[in-house]
Amino acid sequence: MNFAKRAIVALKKIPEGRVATYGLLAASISTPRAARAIGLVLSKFKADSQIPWYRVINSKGMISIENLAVPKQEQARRLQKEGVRVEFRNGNYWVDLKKYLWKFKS
DNA sequence: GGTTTGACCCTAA
DNA sequence: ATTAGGGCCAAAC
Repeated sequence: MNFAKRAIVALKKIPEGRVATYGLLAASISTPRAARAIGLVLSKFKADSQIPWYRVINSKGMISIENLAVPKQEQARRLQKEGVRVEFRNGNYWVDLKKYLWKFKS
């Protein structure tokens, strides 16, 4: 299975109402330093995909999206819809990792 | 098959 | 506490 497919399998393991970071998701598929490559995979999804692409944020708890096809506002909305509290601050959306971060099984 | 490009992340100052 | 700089990896050219 190639990298992108493994990433998608891991993505589906993030439960509703929780988030993961790019780095931890990469680590969970045995490539701990491939955080940027995860972003590359996610960039291919459309907003209405079945895969929960929106449950991934950066290590600081910020929604990290510049893509024009899917505005960050849309990601914030999707998260809020399933119970994640999202705060708007300094032009960006923030999530409290202490509360919502999902830790993958070792 | 070398080079460039990011929805990243850690370190040092 | 904040931030610039550099390293990393997989895809797309």
